Amino acid sequence: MQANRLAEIFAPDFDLEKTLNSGQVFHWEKYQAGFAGTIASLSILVEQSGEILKIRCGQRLGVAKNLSTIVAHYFALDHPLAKICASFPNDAAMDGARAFCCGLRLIRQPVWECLATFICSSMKQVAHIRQISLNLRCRFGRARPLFTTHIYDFPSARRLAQETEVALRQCGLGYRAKNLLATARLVADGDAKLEAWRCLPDEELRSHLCALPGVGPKVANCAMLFAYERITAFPIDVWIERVLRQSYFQGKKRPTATALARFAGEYFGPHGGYAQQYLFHHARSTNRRGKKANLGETNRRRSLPQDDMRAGAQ
DNA sequence: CTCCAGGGATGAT
DNA sequence: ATCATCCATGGA
Repeated sequence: MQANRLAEIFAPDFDLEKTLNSGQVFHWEKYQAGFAGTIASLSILVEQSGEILKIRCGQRLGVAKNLSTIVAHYFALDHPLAKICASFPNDAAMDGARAFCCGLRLIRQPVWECLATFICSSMKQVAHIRQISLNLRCRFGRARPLFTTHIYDFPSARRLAQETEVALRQCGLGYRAKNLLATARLVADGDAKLEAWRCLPDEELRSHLCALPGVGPKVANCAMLFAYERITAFPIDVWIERVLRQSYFQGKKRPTATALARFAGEYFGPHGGYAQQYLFHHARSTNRRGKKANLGETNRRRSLPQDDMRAGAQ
């Protein structure tokens, strides 16, 4: 059945490259004219030409599943982007970010995959988060066929829970390995019911997330924004903190973390998380040292590797 | 080489 | 409640 392995989706007001390279998701890689990655455990090739997304899936889908529906949901093509952008405040920083990030959407990521990746993100550059994600997938994920090659899905909590801290450290996790393993075991044992938490109100969800090892306010907000569809969640990392201080606290003495969080929650409106992502991507793309605002993450990998993992001792 | 990265946990004020 | 320090690792 080739029929449900191919799809073309009408996707106006959408920029695939900006969406995938804005630091909300870390595993999509440039491949031919598009990007290769997984949606949950489905291997996907997606290419944008104008307002059309061309989708190829490397696997057979169950009869009940529809490729177009899955992809459209993942990329949040139903979000009313024009209204969302219009709801942002009008100021110099926001206007610049809004103009720069046209078509950038906040996608709907699988909860565990998103949470686990952001546990690995603390004090790491985006390029290295990508590498950690790739290492975890190649070592512990399941291989998914994709034409002449294959890619790996993100390992389940149960799968990671049976590993050792040393094994996780070999993926480049450093001190984060202990936290990832501990949280994986809580999820695998049913002590942290990530899916059941979907129905909780924001504050309750946040406090449950923050109780997990390696999860603080920032990582919790990322999971809420990128996986739980809590569009007001406003992660504050070093980049966003700089933007807030320079653009909204000029001349004042250094605002505390709680002052920044309170301001962000009040000022940016009902889609504050979107505003945050636009500010983040704009700042990171224009402010990066070395190259000028070039093509985001330039993938210098030419194939989809699975064997750049040396099994070095300790 | 140095500096810094989508922070969190812990212990001292 | 706020602040200081430590935590591994690798890109730039």
